[in-house]
Order: sequence, then structure tokens, then C-alpha cells
Amino acid sequence: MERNNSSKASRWDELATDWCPVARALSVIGDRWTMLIIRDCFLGKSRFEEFQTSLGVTRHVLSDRLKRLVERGVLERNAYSQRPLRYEYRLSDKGRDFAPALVGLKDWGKKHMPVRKPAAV
Amino acid sequence: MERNNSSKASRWDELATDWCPVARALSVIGDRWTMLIIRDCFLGKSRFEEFQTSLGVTRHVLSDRLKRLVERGVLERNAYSQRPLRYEYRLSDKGRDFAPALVGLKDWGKKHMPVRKPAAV
DNA sequence: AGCGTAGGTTCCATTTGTGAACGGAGAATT
DNA sequence: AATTCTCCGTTCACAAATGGAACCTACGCT
Repeated sequence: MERNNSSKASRWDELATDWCPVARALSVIGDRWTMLIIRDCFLGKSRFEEFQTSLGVTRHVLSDRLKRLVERGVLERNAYSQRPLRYEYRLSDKGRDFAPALVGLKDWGKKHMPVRKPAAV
Repeated sequence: MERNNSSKASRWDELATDWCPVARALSVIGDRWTMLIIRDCFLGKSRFEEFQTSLGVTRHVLSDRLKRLVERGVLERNAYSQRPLRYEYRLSDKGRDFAPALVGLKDWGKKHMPVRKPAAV
């Protein structure tokens, strides 16, 4: 499905080589769900099932995103169990460097998207 | 196409009311192209054609994004010409508050996505 | 043997994005 | 006055991404 390397490039996936560093950053984390996976990593989550239940994203989109993030060096994939072979995903230094951007988004969300409480009846 | 308000909600468009402020921010700017439109606004661009040629996004996706950003108060739409009635899109205060997040992305892109120059032959 | 769990993959329907053409309204050119 | 140009979109057919559910593998538990 995703990751078919034979297709012609659309403008979106030319962003990785754009002149603008913001565009290049978005080529890595500009897809749906990706930034939220990174947020979950900052919150200490590391396993497939954790991300899946936390985000409600479908499993194969999650699978695709994790694969891309590992390919691009934002996450590292390590076996946390050998006998049932199981992997966890952890932020690399490159991934941890998203902290300032994430904080920027957090501050904006807090200020401009207040949680709507049900009207007290 | 987009903006049909009768459809059932998927997880993605429930983000606007998520407990996490990062998720709420992403519900506004987490779509493809949206953050790049905001970047262009910071760079002084304000008109439909400017965004379109700068980004290479298709016209009706651009049209959709601008509409959403105005609806959500990130951009303001003002007539800049009366006789051919034409509009421009400018950042509101709410939109300008994306500056820190944008800077975070810029710094990450500069550090971790260096521009590949063609090998000097 | 049968069930549960973690981490995926596969299938199909729906939604979103792309690419190109079309439209309208006024401006500028011939 | 007719044609062309510019700006800001809309519409259409097709391709790609996403959603939702089922399935699979390998192991552990009872």
C-alpha cells in the first residue's frame, strides 16, 4: 500500500528536498498521526498496542508511520523481549529534538483551543 | 467534497476536543499543506495565486484549506480590491501565535534535514 | 487442546488529494 | 467591441491515503 517506490512523485513528497527547512521538517512529521505518535513517545509510550489504543488510529496506518519514523531516524526499534520476539519504539536524539516544536503546538492548543466543558445545567 | 458536515466523525476529526492540547492544535494545522500556508503568510504572502504557485498544491485543496483557516480564526479574509472584488488572507493574532511552533520546526529541519547539494563533479 | 496477547498484514469501502479543464468578472490590449 | 489576460475560484475523473474489520504468527497460560 503505502511506500510504493515506483509511483511518480507528487509535490507533497518533494518536500524532503525543499529549500525551506519548515517544509523539510513537515516531510517527516507532516502526515496524519505522525506528530501524535511522537507526542506519545514523549509521554513514555513505546509499544504498538499502546500507540494504537491511545490514538485510535488503524493498525496498518500505525504500522506504516512507525516504519517511516524508524527509516528516517526519528525512532529506534529495539527488541524488548526475545522469546516472544517483541519490539518497542523509542525516540532517538533526532526525535527528541522535536521537543521545542511540540511545546510550541502545546502552548498554542492551550491558549487557542480551550476544552469545551459541557454547559453546567 | 470536503466540508460535508453530515458525515460520521472519524477519530481524526475528533481531535478538536481531545484532552491533549497538542492534538487540539493538530486538529487545526495537522492537515497536509496547512502549516505551509501559514509559513507563506509569515513570509508575507497573502493571495490565492501566491500560495498556489509557491506551494504547487492543487487549487481546490488550497481553496479548502483557506476556508478552514478563516473559519477557525487563524486567517482573516479581507477585500484588497473592490472593483474587481478580490480578497487577501492575513494572519490573525491567533495565527501569529503559531510562530514559536513554526520556529521549532524550522530549527529541526535545519539541523536534521540538511539540503543535499549535487555532488561537486 | 483451546484461549489470550502482542505485533503486525490483508482486504475492501470511503475519503482525500491530484491534475487538468472550465467559469466569471473585471482589466488591458488590438 | 471583441479578444485576451489576470485572479480566484469550482467541477470532474482518476489516483492515493485512510478507516474498519478480519486474519495471521508466535508464544504463554490453563
